[in-house]
Amino acid sequence: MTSNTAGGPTRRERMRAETIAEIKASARSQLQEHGPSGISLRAIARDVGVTPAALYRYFDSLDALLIQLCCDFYDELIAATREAMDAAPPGAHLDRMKAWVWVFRGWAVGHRREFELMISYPEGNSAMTIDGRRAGQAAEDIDPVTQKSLEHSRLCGHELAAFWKQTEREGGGDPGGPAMPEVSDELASELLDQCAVFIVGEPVPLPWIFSFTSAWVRVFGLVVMETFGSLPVRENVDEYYKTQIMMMLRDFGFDA
Amino acid sequence: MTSNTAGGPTRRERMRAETIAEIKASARSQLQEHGPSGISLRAIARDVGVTPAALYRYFDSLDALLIQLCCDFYDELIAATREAMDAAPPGAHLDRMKAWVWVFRGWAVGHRREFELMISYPEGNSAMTIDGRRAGQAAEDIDPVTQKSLEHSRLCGHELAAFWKQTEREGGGDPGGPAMPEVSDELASELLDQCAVFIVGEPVPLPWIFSFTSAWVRVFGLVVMETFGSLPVRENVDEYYKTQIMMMLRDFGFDA
DNA sequence: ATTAATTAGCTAACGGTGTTCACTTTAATG
DNA sequence: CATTAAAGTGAACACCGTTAGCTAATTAAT
Repeated sequence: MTSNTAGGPTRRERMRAETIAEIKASARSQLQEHGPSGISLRAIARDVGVTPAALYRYFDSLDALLIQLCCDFYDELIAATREAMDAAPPGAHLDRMKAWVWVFRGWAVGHRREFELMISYPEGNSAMTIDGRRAGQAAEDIDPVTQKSLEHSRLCGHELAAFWKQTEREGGGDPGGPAMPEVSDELASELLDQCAVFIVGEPVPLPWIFSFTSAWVRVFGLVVMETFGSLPVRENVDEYYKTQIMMMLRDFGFDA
Repeated sequence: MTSNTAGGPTRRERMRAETIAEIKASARSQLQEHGPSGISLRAIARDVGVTPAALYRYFDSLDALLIQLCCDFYDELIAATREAMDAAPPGAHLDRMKAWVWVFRGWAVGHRREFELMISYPEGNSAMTIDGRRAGQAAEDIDPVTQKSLEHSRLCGHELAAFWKQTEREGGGDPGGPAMPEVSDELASELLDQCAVFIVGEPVPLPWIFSFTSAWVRVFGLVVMETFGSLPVRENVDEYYKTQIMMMLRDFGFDA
């Protein structure tokens, strides 16, 4: 009964995809209910209506499943962010970057446990990894979660590069660019090197990169503190964020 | 054989304290080697040379042990921070706050796994807690880890209050105080309320509080990113920090 | 259409975990 | 010295992730 004469997905493939989706859904619901450490393979098996051992036909291990989940979450986050950015016109770089921050924050807060898992994954193994890839391993197979994380950062980083390109094309001199303290040559070159991963496209001048990293640190701090409940404000979080974003823009040299 | 005629610690009490120390030491070494989730009660029992069940005479559960560990770590961190602050003269508030940031960062980086456990504890249960205390519970028994965390924050918060007091006493008008964007009354009052937990002592004006929270968010972001390996710099971290601190001081209205 | 190969699923087991309960040994107290 | 409270034991319970070997079903090839 080969229903695959047209090259379409075979029946088993469809069932397989469906089962994988069921497994992930069960895992996610456990994540939301009991947190990252409350995800149990056996509970998933019970949920899906299958033997624990059967799950190993779909994922090499519980860890592999969690990693896969993280990647899915990042895809979700990236899609949401990208959509929000594209709602603004292509040339409105400031608006687009603001949209990125805003949706990032919103997604993280709206999916706390997912976010918890996502940032706890590179973390969990961070002690034995160097910038995401285990020491002495090829750059190809750095862990996929870090890859997704970078992809997410690149959304904003690319916007920065485009922003700089626009600024450079339009204005002579320094049209309100960010002011930056003096730094050593070593720090300067290291920043340029490290950020080449996030900020792709045109080469961006150091002050821009520096201000970008500062803003990135602040956004990260905000989002992590909020999701973990240690932000110094709870009722008027939106306004607090907006004010913080305003201050970052001011650091960047803009008044809007 | 009552060696307790003088009211000193009985022999059993000494043994007990010693055993508790052994248990904690074993747990900590496991934490450092295998991370927070790699701490096993049975392994501790093996290590201490005792039956797993025996450990329940010392801690109600594994969770209780971990909480106790976190508290110890906070005490360690607090002691280190306090010592560094007191190395500067009592009136040098800026230096003392810088010392706080610096030691906080140094301790976290030097004790990554401990720090991981510490911040993952309020986190782990954050979804079901509101500002550290479970909904509908007295303020007395908020979880001890959060209490310690607040105690740590208060070190710096208290310094801010003292700083403001000094500034107010000395100068007329606004002697280089922080500039702050306009905020609504609701946000203003909420900030003042929430920060009353950190910032004890004299009532501090809103712009100071606002700048303080901004700096706190940035420091938190920096430390978390560094311990988790996502800081945009790895070789020249010290200089990067110093530059960031300089920028925060500038935000505060100081040039030093 | 029949056979061969691949895949999904099962059962059973291994070694590990946190936790509890009843029991014994040990140390401190009156 | 007898009594009481604490420390420690051993066995069990209910979980967990993971592996190996087997059976049934689907796909692919002849």
